[in-house]
Amino acid sequence: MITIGQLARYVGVSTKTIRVYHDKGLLPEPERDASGYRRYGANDAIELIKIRTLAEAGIPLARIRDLRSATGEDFQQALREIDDELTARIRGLRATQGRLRQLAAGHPAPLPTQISAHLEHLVRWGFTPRWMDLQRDLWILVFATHPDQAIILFQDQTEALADPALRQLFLDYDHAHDLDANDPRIDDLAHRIAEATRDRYGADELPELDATSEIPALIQGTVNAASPAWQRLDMLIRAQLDA
Amino acid sequence: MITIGQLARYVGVSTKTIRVYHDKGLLPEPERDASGYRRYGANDAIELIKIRTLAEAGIPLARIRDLRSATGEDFQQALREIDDELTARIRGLRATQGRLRQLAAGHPAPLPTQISAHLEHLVRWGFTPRWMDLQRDLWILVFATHPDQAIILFQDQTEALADPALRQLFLDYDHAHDLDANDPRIDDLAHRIAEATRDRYGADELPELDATSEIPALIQGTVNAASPAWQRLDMLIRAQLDA
DNA sequence: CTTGACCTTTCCCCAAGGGCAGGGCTGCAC
DNA sequence: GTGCAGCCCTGCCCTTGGGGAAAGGTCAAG
Repeated sequence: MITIGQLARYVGVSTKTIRVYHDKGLLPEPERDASGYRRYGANDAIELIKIRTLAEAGIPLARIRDLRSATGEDFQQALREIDDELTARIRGLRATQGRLRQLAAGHPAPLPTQISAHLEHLVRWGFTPRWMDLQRDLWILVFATHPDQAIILFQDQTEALADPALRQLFLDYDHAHDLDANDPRIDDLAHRIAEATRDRYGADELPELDATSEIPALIQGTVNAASPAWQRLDMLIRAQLDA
Repeated sequence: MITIGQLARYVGVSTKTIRVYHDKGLLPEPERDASGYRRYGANDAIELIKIRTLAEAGIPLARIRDLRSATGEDFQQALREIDDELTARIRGLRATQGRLRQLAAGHPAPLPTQISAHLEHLVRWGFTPRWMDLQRDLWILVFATHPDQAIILFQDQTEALADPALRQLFLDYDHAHDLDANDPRIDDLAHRIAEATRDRYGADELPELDATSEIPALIQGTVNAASPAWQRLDMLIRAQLDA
């Protein structure tokens, strides 16, 4: 009969692991020899290998203990569940691996797919990186604070950008950043934006400002702080819409 | 700015997880508002998503912390290592899944491949299940106690079984189990076995009994206990070899 | 003004072992 | 027969990545 160390080497685990399995009732304690050493037979090796097979599948030891006293039918059923779960875990790991490679490729973070797709559209339409960052932050915060309404707002925004005329207004807003605050083109742009807004939403319901309350205001504040031209533009638009 | 709960829901983790990341220095503590609540911005969300991507790949949090202060080159290198490790883990899980299915299919335990292949050969050659169990236990114990010599002995045994004449002797040994202890065929078999042994190993070096000392003796004891015929057979063989 | 849903900190708990201390056994070499 | 290395024994604390509860402060809505 073999000692705990020999059994451990044969199966490829540590002696501590075997003792833990005894403590938790997974593997019965074997007989002791005259000096109190545990002595194992071939059967114990077989049982231990079975236990390791289950443990390596990630099954909690407590569940393995219960499984060992289950009937054949329950046991088969449990194995099927474990098999499915393993398949899912493998799929999950592959997905993680994909995200990791995106991260390595320089994509800064795997945002929710809707947002990152939106940002890629902006790139193609010629918006500046500055605008993209703003949009990214805005949508992250809106989705975080108002998950339900965010989807509606987001779809509305997507629609608006699909219209070339409206898209041009957004592009103009983006590029107005670098104008002098008193440039007359700003007054003109404010006028056109206010008009388009009224056309699209009617006179008095502006969904963005309504629904998410303080968040766009906060973003707008940051936005304005970045450029006197944007600040004046925002002021003019509000004045025209309130009138 | 959003609260810890909103950030947690957005990224899909618990608030506790975020606090743990603060404690461990993974994610910097954000500013607090007037009532002491943590307030997060869009940047924190992005950082947290990055951290989760790494954490879901199974990277220890301490390593993630270090990675965040690593240079681009080191970071890329680390990501490559992690990618390889993930690939290895996926392969490992698939292997585990295979072993699990073997277990479900009724194969009692995935023994080391050499042993299970040996046992399958025995089935094909017509040995009894009783003999197979004996062989299985014997080889498990020998491989556990004397891993180095076990391989040599095992190859020797494989060779012997490849010889039809020798194989027939083993088969006869197997079937002698059910004979009467005084059956004259036992004397005849003992004679033939002793002769074959001398032919194969020369007069005085019997590798099995030499090298692994007490183990085969122990097995032989169990074996003999199972059948008076085997007991007498063993006695006769020893007598002839010692002579 | 209360209620429920948040937030704060601190503390203990879990799995699955790893590692150490402090002691006993055994086998081999000298 | 003595020393020493390498096993074995038990008992205890340590780790990772959080979970959960306690005890209290805050906020928004009815």
